[in-house]
Amino acid sequence: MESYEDCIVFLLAKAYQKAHGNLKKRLLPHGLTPIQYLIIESLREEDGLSAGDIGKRLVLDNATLSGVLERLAEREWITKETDPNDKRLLRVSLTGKAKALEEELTEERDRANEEILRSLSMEEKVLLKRLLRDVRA
Amino acid sequence: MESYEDCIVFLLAKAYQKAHGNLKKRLLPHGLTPIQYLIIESLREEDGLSAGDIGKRLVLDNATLSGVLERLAEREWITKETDPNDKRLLRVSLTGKAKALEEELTEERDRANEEILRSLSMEEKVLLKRLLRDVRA
DNA sequence: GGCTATTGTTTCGTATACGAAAGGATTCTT
DNA sequence: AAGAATCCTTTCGTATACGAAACAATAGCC
Repeated sequence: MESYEDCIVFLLAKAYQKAHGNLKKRLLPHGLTPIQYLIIESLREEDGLSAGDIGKRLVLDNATLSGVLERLAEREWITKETDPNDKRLLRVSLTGKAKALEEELTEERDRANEEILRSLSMEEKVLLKRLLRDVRA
Repeated sequence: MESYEDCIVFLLAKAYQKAHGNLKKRLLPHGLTPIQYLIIESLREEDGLSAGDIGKRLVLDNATLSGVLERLAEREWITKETDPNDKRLLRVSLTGKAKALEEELTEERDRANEEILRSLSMEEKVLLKRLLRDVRA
């Protein structure tokens, strides 16, 4: 490999940077960041997840998650409460505000996906997703 | 799209996370982060670049760059000096310490690339890189 | 029951990221 | 040559990211 420009870490970083920036701009008017949106999505699939559960699903560090959940709760997208049966667990639930915006947020996500991959054919889109899942740590 | 797991932003984030983590671990013993390494690489291609030049090449925000350059200078990987002909410009150059480690760093990068893409065929590797370059903001 | 190991979460320190504002220096314009 | 527009860099505020340490609570073991 001659240059850093062929380095997969660099290519992934820059592709991610573009994609993240696109979604970020779309979510900004709603007052959410991409990560915050992802957490809301995961709770949409299963409400009442614990902080650790969310971290596992989204592959997010617990330390990172702690701060994001705090900000989400501050702005009343979620509620945090201790599980009565196991006081170590933090149960996270969506507020009405979050549920009300579900469809709009999903639309923004889908539009972001389209735009980011607009120069790829249908086959290439599917292929890229598969290849990305095959990337190993 | 049913779930966030198919969202290209999420897939790119997670693939980048894995790749970045791999390179990060490899560079740690040398006392460098992936971004710091990339800056050294770009200076290896052309010493004496200005801060802005580096930012353009690596597509890094100037605000981000400023701090990274500060840390690199602190640890004596680079020197920063004002261009005498245009005092707005910050000329950045590699120190002997950085030049001495060039080969070792390149090896770490190449090994990281191999490991990250080890489950892909030669054709898939080439294809993934092309598709990543086609991602649009 | 009490001690210990384990689990779940937060806190802390450091490093990207990036928009916006601020500051210094140069170039353009008239 | 003075003022305006522009260019380059840093600073500030906020948001990830993550290893490690600190903490709380539970579970297991004797």
